[in-house]
Amino acid sequence: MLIHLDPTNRVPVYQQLINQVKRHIATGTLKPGDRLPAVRELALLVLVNPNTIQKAYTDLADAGLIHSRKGQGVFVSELRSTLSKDERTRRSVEATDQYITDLLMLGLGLDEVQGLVAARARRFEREEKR
Amino acid sequence: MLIHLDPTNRVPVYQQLINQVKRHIATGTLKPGDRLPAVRELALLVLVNPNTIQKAYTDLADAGLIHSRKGQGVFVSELRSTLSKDERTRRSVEATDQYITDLLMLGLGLDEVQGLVAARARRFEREEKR
Amino acid sequence: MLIHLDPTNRVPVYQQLINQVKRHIATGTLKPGDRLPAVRELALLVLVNPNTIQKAYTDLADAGLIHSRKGQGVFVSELRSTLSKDERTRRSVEATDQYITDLLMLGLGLDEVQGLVAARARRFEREEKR
Amino acid sequence: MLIHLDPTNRVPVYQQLINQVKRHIATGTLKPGDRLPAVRELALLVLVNPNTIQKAYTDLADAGLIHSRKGQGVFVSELRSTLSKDERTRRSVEATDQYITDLLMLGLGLDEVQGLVAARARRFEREEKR
DNA sequence: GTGGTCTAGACCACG
DNA sequence: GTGGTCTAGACCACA
Repeated sequence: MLIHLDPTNRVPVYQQLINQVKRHIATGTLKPGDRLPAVRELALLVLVNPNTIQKAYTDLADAGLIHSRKGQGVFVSELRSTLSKDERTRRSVEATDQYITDLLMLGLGLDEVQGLVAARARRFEREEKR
Repeated sequence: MLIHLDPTNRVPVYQQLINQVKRHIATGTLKPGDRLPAVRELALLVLVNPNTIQKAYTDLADAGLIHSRKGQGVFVSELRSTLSKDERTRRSVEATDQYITDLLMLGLGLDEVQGLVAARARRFEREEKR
Repeated sequence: MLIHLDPTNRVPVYQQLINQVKRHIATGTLKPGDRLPAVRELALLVLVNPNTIQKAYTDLADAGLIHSRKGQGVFVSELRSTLSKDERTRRSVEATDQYITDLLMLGLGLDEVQGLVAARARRFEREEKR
Repeated sequence: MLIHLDPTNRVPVYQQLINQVKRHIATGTLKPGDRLPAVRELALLVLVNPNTIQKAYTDLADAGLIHSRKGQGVFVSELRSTLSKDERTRRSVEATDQYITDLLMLGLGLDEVQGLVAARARRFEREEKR
């Protein structure tokens, strides 16, 4: 499992870790039941304070994506959406609008945005098949 | 020039202001030489702490998008690209991957994601034409 | 707003705080829009480390019960259930079974449990009316 | 004697075991003088680390509910109330208030809470009669 | 002055 | 050896 953290990045280290774990789960690189690296182990590996890892793991656990067993480690949970249908569409639309806005700000056009999504989606597809 | 700031939103008020000014410049609502509202004036208008407006204006000036002339006000500068092409690409790809991941975690499929982007993009298109 | 924390209690301090804030919201002692004490202020008041308060506030924010605005403070959010109907009933039933089991373990009978719930519910009702 | 341990559950395995032994004693499935399974035997049976079983047995012995005779095994002791009446009441009330708060936060009304308790209590009643 | 992030390091709970 | 809680204290982002 590949994790890369950049402490100079504006986005908080613990958030970077959360994002990457989510992505690994979303693409299937991490499957339910898989064990994640121990807090201290990963802290040494990526050279950040164990508390920072702990924070990310706790947040992921709160989100129901992973669960921890004291003395045993941290594991990927069975994913089960707990959100109502309305809430899911609400969040999807909000995320999409925010995403499009961000890319327009970067100077892309609407066509380019859709092209980019299509291109990256194909890459996700390939990752899933591995 | 329309400015709408939402203090409830998780993105910082000063950042919202920066984004909107950038967007106005990008879409041509604001052209080089145009005068922006004075700090205090805008603060009263949108009911925000003048420090917040000042912060946004300073950042925009640092980015070379606007400049102030003592005693005269704040003006839109001649355009020059603020980010390198590589950097723009890097950020676009990162944002896209994160966006796709988030929607996969919400339970959508890759097809649905692309459909949603297309649908919302059409809505953005209509807004631009107004 | 009354907060009482007991560091000798087995349940973590930050969890005690979460529970009490939840109760205040549930009973209406805290209403949407109300401001909570500042992190440092409350830390001094109840004599715990500010980080402990921060942790509780963060968790409550993640649960959507409160939201924070940097530089302004922490506020009670509009409550909006984000859970699906199925998930809500599932959790209700699970909580109820766990609760009944706990009280049976304490030596109460099923009649006594129902009587106790009725009695405390009446007290909640009175708190709400204030 | 039926023991079911769920390592996934957030409540510690040794605590689950304690709870179930207590419950068996409370409901009369286990009577004073009855012999409990040996540590190693039970560990194999429920697929749990023997240390965990040992920890539960030690705690139960400390609480005066069981005692071990060297070379003979572990036995249920004569019953004596382990908590003072006041302490039991205090804990019952606290658990009840927390329970009600949790269900209010889930969006249920006080009436619904009482109805739910009644419904689940009836189910507990049926289980006891078996 | 407000909340947010991170580090260093201690101690506890659990298996 | 595993994760969980808490403290002390620094520094940053924001209004």
